Amino acid sequence: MINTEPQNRRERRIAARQEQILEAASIIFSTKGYERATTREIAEAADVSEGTLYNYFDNKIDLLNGVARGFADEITQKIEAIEANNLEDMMAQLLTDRFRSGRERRLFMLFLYEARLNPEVHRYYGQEALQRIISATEKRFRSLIDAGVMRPVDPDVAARAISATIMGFAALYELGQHKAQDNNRFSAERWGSEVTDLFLNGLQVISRADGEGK
Amino acid sequence: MINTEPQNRRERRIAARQEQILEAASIIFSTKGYERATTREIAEAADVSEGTLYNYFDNKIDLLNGVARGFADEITQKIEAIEANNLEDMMAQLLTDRFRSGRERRLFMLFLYEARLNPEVHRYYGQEALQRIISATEKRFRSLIDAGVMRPVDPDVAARAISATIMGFAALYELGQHKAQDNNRFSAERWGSEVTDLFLNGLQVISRADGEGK
Amino acid sequence: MINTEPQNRRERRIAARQEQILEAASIIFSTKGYERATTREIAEAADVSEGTLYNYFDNKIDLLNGVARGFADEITQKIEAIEANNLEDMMAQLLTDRFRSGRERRLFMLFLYEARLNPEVHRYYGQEALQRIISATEKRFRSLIDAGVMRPVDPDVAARAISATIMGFAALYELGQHKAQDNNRFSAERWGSEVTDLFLNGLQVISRADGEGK
Amino acid sequence: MINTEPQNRRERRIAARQEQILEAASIIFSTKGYERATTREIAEAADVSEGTLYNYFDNKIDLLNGVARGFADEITQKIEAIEANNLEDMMAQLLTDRFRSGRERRLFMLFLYEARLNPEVHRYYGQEALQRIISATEKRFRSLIDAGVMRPVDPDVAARAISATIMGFAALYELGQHKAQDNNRFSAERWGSEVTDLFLNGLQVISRADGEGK
DNA sequence: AATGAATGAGACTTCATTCAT
DNA sequence: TATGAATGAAGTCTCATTCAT
Repeated sequence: MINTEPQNRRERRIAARQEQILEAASIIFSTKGYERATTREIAEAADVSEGTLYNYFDNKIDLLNGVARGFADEITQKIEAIEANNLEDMMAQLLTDRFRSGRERRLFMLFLYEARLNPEVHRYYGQEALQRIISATEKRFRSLIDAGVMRPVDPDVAARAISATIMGFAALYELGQHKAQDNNRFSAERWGSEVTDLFLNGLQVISRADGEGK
Repeated sequence: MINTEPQNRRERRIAARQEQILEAASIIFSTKGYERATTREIAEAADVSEGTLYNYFDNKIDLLNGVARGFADEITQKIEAIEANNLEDMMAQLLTDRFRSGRERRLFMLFLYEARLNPEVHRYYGQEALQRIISATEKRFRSLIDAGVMRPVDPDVAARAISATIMGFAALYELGQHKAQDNNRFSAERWGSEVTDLFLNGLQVISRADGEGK
Repeated sequence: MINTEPQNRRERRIAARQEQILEAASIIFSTKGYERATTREIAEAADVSEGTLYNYFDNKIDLLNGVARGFADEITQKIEAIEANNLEDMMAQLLTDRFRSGRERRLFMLFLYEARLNPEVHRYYGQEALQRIISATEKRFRSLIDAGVMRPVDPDVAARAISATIMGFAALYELGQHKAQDNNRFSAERWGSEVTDLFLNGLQVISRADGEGK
Repeated sequence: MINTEPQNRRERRIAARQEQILEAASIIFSTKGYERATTREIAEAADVSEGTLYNYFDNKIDLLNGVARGFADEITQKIEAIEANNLEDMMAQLLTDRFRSGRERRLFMLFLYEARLNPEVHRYYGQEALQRIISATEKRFRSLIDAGVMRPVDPDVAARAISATIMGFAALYELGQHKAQDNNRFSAERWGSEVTDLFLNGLQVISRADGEGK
């Protein structure tokens, strides 16, 4: 019998149970938000009793922190895994990927919103997780600037701008979902390419080099 | 004796009272979010009894809708009032204004977040208030495109991109506020001009090598 | 100018206003019951302000007492006005009249129910008004017994039995109203005659005189 | 080991708890009526917290429906259990039983009154519980008619008349209770036999002159 | 005398958390 | 370790009554 990471069977079972609860919490929180989600429905979704929840997590906010941790890990990993050496491909992947999963969109919003209201989420998500996401983006930008394919803007500002836009769109996108009539206006691909174009080429007419600036 | 708008003293007092309640609600909601705000503290902030709240608004969500209405009015008015006929100035004002007021930033987040979770807010804010804000922006863009100073991008997409970015930044900004040490990194002016540059000139280096850098 | 009862114009106006409020209260109370009726809707139905209600009545229960007083007056008067010297006619009138007006049926129920819960209503309605109604009925019975057309039962018991039956039927009738399909089963006339028959002739077969009793 | 009904200890405890809550609710509702009863006092009477109430019943009205169900069960069972093959005995038992328990009398009134005002109670009590009680009575009457000891009146009308009378008396009786001086006038037994006589023999003197008077 | 805005006690209900089994 | 019944604090909302205008 091979024990890879979690030493014995018991610890593996515990880890699995925790994962199962976090998965359920992630679904419920992303759907209903933190305040409106109840521990009862999280327990039901995880197929455990409410009491069991409290064997694995101290309280409701600890559950949210657990979800935040997993979410941040997943996003950073995805961003770091993007393989693209021209700017256009990278942007397209960065944006389109973010728009694709409904749960991801909603979790983005959730944490952004909750981080301001909840000190624990703020400490964990606002200062740590988000930092890692922005840093991962920044690193990609820096290498593209070094490669000469991206304008030498402040890569930190650019990374934040991209992140902010993604998060803002996540919200707009969710709202648009409700309108059935013009679904195509809101496809992840369409938004991805349109916004990529904006970010790559800016709003100004190309012939601006002749000095209409400020 | 001519009574122009609020006919008599009583009606004036009632209008003032409604305003006073909305102002209090706006502060509390923007600070604590919808669910965490209690009618008790809104009443206290408005210096009236809880019962009085319900003489002016049907229920808690109606209070939020009242705030949303005022918010949308104010923003659209501000956007329409921007006087600028070059793109850069307009963008700078549009963005900087939005980053300036903490309450405005937080309300942007609040409505965006709540609109997905609460059907009533969605109906009112997501489909009416937000629409007006985006339309006002779109109209500005369209005239700039007609004037030939802005690339002929889809003005609806651009307006949404700007709005999304503003909302995303509103969130990032609020999180940054907590870090006292590098306050200057997050001044409305700095963000305004950096993001303006990004939006105007894009990230790409190509075909713009003739020196438009800042 | 003739001043009959309420001496001057002012007193007449006051009496009229009181009547108008009582009429409204009677409608609302009979429809919704005491607890579920609100002073606001009574005021609206009377077309006066809530404040005015309290200029004419001390409080909500005083309104109910006022309605009870008028109701008892009206019923006793009606019972005393019945002209019939055979038992069958009298019973038919007594019962059918009581079943005819929806408001009267509901007020019967209302006072019966409230009298137990509310000391004031109990004192006024349960001990005084109801007493008058029963006495009026009793007096009619006594004269019929004296005339030899009615069995010499205890007229008090008989009067109470009739009153009880009327009140019970009032309730059953109201419930039946909701069923549209067999409306005719519940017409005042049908009930009146069926119950008259029961009360006049009893349930036992006529040939019981030959001793199947206990 | 055979577990017949309430399988294990836990389930037995839960059933007992539900019963304990219903018993408390029955007392409070019958004493104060539905609107005046508060969930707080029901909880106190049941010796549980208010929260626990809501683990067993959805809301206040569900609590009343629970009481109604038990009430209807009990009454129908009692009526069906009456052993009497002559009309007089049966009537005497039917009436006297109904007059005996104060709580039963008050619940009769309560449901009759509430059924008109509350759609949920109407649906449950007015159309189901009451129906069962009347049907049980009707069935008894029908068999007595078949046996030839009861006049062939419409058994449905007779059952309703009896039920109505019982309910009406329940109300009168309760009012009378307050008068301490002539308690004996209102004993269940006295009313039972007097009203039995009325119902059996009717009020009319005719064609019965052959001496059945009591 | 009439008005109706203001009040605040109190009602019902929810839900995170605990703890005996 | 898992369960879920019990808890009770806290939230939203209603409504009889008062009182300045």
